[in-house]
Amino acid sequence: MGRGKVELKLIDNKLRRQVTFSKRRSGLIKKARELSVLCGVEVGLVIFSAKGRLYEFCSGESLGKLLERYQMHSEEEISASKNAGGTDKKHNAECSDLRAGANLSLKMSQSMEAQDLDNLDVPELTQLEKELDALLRQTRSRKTQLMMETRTALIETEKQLKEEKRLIENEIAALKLKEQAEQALTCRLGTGSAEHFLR
Amino acid sequence: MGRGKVELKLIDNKLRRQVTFSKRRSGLIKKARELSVLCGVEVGLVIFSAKGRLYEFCSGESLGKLLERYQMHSEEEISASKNAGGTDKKHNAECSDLRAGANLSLKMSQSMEAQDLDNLDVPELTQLEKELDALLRQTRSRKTQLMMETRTALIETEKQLKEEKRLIENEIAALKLKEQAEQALTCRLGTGSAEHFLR
DNA sequence: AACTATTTATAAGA
DNA sequence: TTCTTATAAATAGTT
Repeated sequence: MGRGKVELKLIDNKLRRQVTFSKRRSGLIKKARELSVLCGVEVGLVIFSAKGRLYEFCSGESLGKLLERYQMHSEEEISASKNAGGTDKKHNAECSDLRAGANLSLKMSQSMEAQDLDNLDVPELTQLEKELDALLRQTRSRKTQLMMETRTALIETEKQLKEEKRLIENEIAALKLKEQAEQALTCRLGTGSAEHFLR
Repeated sequence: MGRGKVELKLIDNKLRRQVTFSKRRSGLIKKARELSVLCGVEVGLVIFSAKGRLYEFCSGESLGKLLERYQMHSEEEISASKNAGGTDKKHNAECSDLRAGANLSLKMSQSMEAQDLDNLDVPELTQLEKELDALLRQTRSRKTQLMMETRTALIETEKQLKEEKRLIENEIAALKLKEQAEQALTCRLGTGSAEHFLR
């Protein structure tokens, strides 16, 4: 892309190389950002110039985190190079059902994505960051609360179930005892009048 | 580059997003390779697809090595970071036009507060938590980028101001010299004409 | 997976 | 460096 076609080899002229580096570096970072935004994927990019200067891009909050993820992924690959791809259909189905109901509130956050961010300046971004952080905390707090409530309810349910189970077990035990008693009776009767029954 | 211009936001249509991901991913990797070859620099690139699949490129022998180098570099950076905080009038002026649109998104986050959370269940809260987290990361990333850009602009402004200051100082120095010369002249003329008067 | 109409990136020049 | 411009390259929408 330019006045002439370029060969894929090291640019000899030092000045030209420096200029090309500067241009293509920013182009590459731009495209990395575009890919991450357009496709909602995580992208990490590091570039070391000839003089050792570092240039980086990261779609998430830090390259460090991304690199940790990379490490983990690499380690998994080693062991999982013998796996049949079994997707959890059941779980996916469950999730998509729930998503429909959640859409109302989720749309709010979704419709607020990246393109809007480009129109904000630093103070506004700082403000938004603060609000999102607060909202995130609230969300987590609410989630915890709900889970606690659910937990309490579950514990109660569990207690009741255990009680029911105990009762049922008692009944079963009683039935078994009764059965044994009957069998014993039948046996004894049998010695005398089994022939009577089989007739 | 294509039949239509593309907005910098998550592509809604899942299929289109997948296709775009595939095309741009290979494009990005190609450009990363070109940059490393043409300019003789080290480039590392990692991409995690939405489904967690990893795509990578590395100019050297392994990303691992590059990442080690990155870690080292990061540690150095920590000591060498201190920022001047100034407001960029020009940039703010440019942005204020866009702010109308920005308010929309700020209001969205504000209007989405606590009471809505009470209507969500745990899976929904978990999903919302994830999205808010992602949006918060994006916000922070964008903020960092903007601050970097602003910093560049500030350095330029600072340079210009220093140049102006230098010119003004020169002028002042010139004026002072001129004044001194005039005073000296007045003095000498004075001694001459005083004698004339006293005669 | 191919095909273009367009947009985007950028090499060279100023 | 920065801007401009001609041209190469990438790619969005289409088939």
